[in-house]
Amino acid sequence: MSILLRPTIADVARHAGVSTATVSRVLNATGPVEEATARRVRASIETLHYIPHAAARTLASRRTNTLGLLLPEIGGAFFQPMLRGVETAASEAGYDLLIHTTRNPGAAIARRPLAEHNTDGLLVFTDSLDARELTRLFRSGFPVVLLHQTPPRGVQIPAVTVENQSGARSIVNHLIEVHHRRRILYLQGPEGHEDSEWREKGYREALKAHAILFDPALVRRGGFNREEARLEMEQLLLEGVEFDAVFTGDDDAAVGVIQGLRHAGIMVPGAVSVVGFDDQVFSSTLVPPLTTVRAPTEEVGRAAVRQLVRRIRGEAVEPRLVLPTALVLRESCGCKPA
Amino acid sequence: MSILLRPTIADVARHAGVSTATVSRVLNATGPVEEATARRVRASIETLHYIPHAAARTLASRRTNTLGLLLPEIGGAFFQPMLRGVETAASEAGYDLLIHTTRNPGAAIARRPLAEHNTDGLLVFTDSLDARELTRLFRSGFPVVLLHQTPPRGVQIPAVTVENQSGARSIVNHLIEVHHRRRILYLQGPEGHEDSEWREKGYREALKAHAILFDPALVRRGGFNREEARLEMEQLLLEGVEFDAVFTGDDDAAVGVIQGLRHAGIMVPGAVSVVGFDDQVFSSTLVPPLTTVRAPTEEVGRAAVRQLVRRIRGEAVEPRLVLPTALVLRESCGCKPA
DNA sequence: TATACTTATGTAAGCGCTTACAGTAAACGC
DNA sequence: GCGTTTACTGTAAGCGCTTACATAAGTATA
Repeated sequence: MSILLRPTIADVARHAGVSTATVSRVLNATGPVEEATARRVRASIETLHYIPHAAARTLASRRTNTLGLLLPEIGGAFFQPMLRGVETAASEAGYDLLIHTTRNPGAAIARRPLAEHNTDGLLVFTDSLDARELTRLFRSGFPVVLLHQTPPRGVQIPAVTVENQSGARSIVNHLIEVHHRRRILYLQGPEGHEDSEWREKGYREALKAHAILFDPALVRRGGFNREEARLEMEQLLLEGVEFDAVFTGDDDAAVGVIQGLRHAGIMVPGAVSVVGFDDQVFSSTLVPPLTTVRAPTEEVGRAAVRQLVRRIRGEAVEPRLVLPTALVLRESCGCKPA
Repeated sequence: MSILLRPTIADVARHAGVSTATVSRVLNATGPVEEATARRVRASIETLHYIPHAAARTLASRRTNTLGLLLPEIGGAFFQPMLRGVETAASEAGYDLLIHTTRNPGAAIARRPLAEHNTDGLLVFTDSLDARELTRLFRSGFPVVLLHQTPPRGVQIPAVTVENQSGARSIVNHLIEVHHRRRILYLQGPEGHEDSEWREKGYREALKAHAILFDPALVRRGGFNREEARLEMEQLLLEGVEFDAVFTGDDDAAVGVIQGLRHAGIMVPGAVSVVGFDDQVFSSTLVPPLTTVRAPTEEVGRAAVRQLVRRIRGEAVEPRLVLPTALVLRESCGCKPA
């Protein structure tokens, strides 16, 4: 055990010949202190190597200075840029970052306290918390911001997401208009994944706009996941479903699709165009380079933190922030290299 | 502001008709409580929706139940599996996880308190903290575990890393013995990156074992980074340096190297073998599939947490844990698909 | 000069827990 | 039957801060 007897604010006060209140004031700039006094206090802090005790501060001030990030899991190419955005923004705003996955069996319930007491606010990523829990949090007035998720009915929790629908629409439009594809497969994300649903809407809109009949046989589940997508492709090929393009739902799935197709000897994009969504870091280096929709994932993380911080401060926040996406044309759709 | 008047332990005690001490005892199983009493207390907790206040607990018990993770940055394919390992293990051990990057200018100094007071122990990843700071931490007796880094001289901080040297040696051996490569380039990681130095040692050993003279012109900096590696390849090609294989130091750099080579019309692995290190998630899907050394990154994260927790508990820990790596043969070295 | 601020500082009451310590009653040993 | 444990519970003293409130001295206002 490391029972380190660290100096307390009282030690600093004594050393500087002032009261603890004054030390606290120079520490937090929370009241007037004569410059000479402040200097003396700062010097004492320095020489004693004093570091304020976070918990004591929290207890007394009722602020934790910590933000919680709730995720279903740590995985997916998605995760990294988002976390980077969150971490940067949190740090800039002077908050610590507590991370928690909710799929952690066992720990999940026991560690509920992440909310409410350990943090000043919560960032909740897609599907980390069920509607009941979200409702409870909302009712309690605890600051929460949702990422890539719409709150349940009647629950006014601010959300940050990206333009899924229009992004999907424009990439499918591209497939139809430029590459004359007509039988376009859509690979859905995991069951109930909200991004996937919006993307599917965009997909349908694009078809409709070009008078292509929606064929339910062309919508399958790819799980936003390399492996699952590859298996699904093999299954499709086995079933003899005909298609001339695949909108894979996300870039991870695109990797699996391209693998599956290549394995079956089908040329991409010669015979089948393949396009994704997100523009993840590896997408430009795939063979062929992947045409996709760029999603500002890191910015989502930043924006969510900004919203949460404003929410914590009691300032007004956008009920819903939808960040723009952009079509990124590369070669997997059939476009030629520049 | 959300001034939520949450129930305190006193409320629970009153409601259950016991003292706060008894409530605390059933909460922490820290003393004998009659089963009937305990049941009553648990019922009160339930009906009042009582959640213990973490900071108050910390202040009183002098334990934060939180582990800190210090990183230079959130990036690199490396990061994700490691974080997953850390998060899982921390959660399993009943600890929260506080994340901090140290390259965050400005915030860095102000938020020093991450150590010592906010956490029970610190996980420090390569180059997040300088030797002075590490020494200070060590002297103070604060529990720290290093990841992929050797502590400064005289500082006995336990470390967890992987078999860099033998992994590198075996993959270079493979290049020499199986594919008869003789002029093998080594791309170093970032300046002062310890993993890179060990890998270089392994590289040299393999050369020596096969009586190949070490040529300093064949060691260049690739930065463990896609872009930097690609640029370096272009530079090398421009300089006309001759080589028949590249050991890229890590898989990320391999991507850049393959790109650079392909761009110059050089066949991989026909003309030049390319091999990496780490076996990151994308490595098997590169074209050609990358031969590399598998590093148990997630396990490093787990192991580090386990060490740290034991350190916190005052139990004995391994001064240095070196996890095994394994050669993964795919096609980029010249091997044929199975 | 009296009045009212303003500025700088101190005093002390908590914040919500944990945990020695003490107390009581029942069980035990001989 | 009496001293000892043992099992359970309560009392209360902090843990290290923040922050109303009080105080004192200087400054401006009338």
